[in-house]
Amino acid sequence: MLDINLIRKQPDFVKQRLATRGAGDEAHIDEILKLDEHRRKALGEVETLKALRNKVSKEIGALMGQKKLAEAEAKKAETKDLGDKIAALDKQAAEAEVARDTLMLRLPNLPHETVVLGKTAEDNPVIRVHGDKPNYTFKPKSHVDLCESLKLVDFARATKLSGSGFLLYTNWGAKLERALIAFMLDLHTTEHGYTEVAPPHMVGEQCLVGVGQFPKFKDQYYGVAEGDDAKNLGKLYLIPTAETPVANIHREEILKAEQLPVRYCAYTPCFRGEAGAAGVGTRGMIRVHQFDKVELIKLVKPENGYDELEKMVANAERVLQLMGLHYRVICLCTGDMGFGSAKTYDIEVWAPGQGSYLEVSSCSNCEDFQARRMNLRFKAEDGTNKFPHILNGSGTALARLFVALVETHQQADGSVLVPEALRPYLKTDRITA
RNA sequence: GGAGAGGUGGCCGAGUGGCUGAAGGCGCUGGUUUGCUAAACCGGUAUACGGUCAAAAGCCGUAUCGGGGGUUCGAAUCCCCCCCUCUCCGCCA
Repeated sequence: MLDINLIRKQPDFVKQRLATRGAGDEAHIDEILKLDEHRRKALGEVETLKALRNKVSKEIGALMGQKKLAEAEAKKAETKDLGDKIAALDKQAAEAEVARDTLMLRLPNLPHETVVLGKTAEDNPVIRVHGDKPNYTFKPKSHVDLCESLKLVDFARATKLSGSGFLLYTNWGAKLERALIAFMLDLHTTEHGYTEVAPPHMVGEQCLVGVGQFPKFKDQYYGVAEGDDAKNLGKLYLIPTAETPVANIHREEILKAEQLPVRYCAYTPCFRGEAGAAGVGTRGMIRVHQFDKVELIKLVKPENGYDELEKMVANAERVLQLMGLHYRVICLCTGDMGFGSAKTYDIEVWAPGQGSYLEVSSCSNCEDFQARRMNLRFKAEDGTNKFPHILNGSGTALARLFVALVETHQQADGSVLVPEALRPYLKTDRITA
């Protein structure tokens, strides 16, 4: 969440930055300030009363020690009604604080000053393009056709198992999925300096609040019931991305300055409700309820946040380069950015069968927005506790990478050529029916 | 899931209603001593919030002994609920 001190000191600046997102969140600032004012007023009063009570209580204790019981009783009478006043003011302060924080938790992060002002995806500038759209001597097929002819994915039976939006990888399809995961994890751990972790696939609500998915977007995630006990529904949630557990690993900790930067990478499946997904069609792989992803997470000192973001994007790009894919990097404009992000690069890979670019990675610097929510700090060289910048990026998302790969490397005879870098993992240079 | 034990500061560990923000030890840190190291001795060593201040320091106040609620003038200490850890049993990949 945002720093309440910043809101107090520079409300107009905060309003102006929030307004660039175009969601009207700046309208809540005045109410937050009002609630904050209430809270501080009540706090000041109640703390004065508590100080008085503490003082008198000590005096009573001293009198009791000296066996001056009558005097002690007199003092007790003096403070009898203090308790009620304190309780009432405590309640006021607590209610104001809860109301203030409820609003604060729903405020998105402020866009970084280098982010282009804009409203929709139309306004996102292309930062760079890698390679060219490949040419074919034949009409390139869609991944749906390739997956059926090569028996990589059994769409119909996946639907039988779990409904639309789920995939059943079969034979070479399953092997390709696994090979891509292993290839990416190895690349990031051996060449890019990340430490591999394998987190839980279900997390408690606090993790989702920590990264900013809750409370605002609560309806988009799958809750889990334990056994047939409906009371437990929502106690745990299926992770929408590995970011959720991994960014929270050091929640409520104070790291040593020399521990930073922390770099983690993790493979997990990702579960998303994706309202309206059915419209995409039952057999595609582009928008599904469960997909695999290798995620990159960094905790870094604030002064390094944006250098580290550039490096993270380059790390994700390396995957696509080694897979021989054409892609472009765009920078999301203020109106198109995610809730917690201050700056986001998306990487879009070209899918010839679709004739369009597919988003396979989104790399963001959330600055201290998430760290505040999870109370994750580090002890800086000057001895004070500071919030680190938290970055997350896909390195990369699987189902769409799979699509781009088979569509790009398909051959006239219907087979798919395996990129050099993937052959040691897949143990073949060509996928055939 | 059942039975028992336990959760106190960076760590260990005292503490069953008042002078305990919390003994003692360890660690860390400043200093003295010292040929170097070690040891010894002296001092310092939590966080958040609110106030004061131009700001920082400082100072004042409040809160914090797993979390929440209660009793009381006053709670680490008494009562209730919850969470977590450990040991044993059961179940299980």
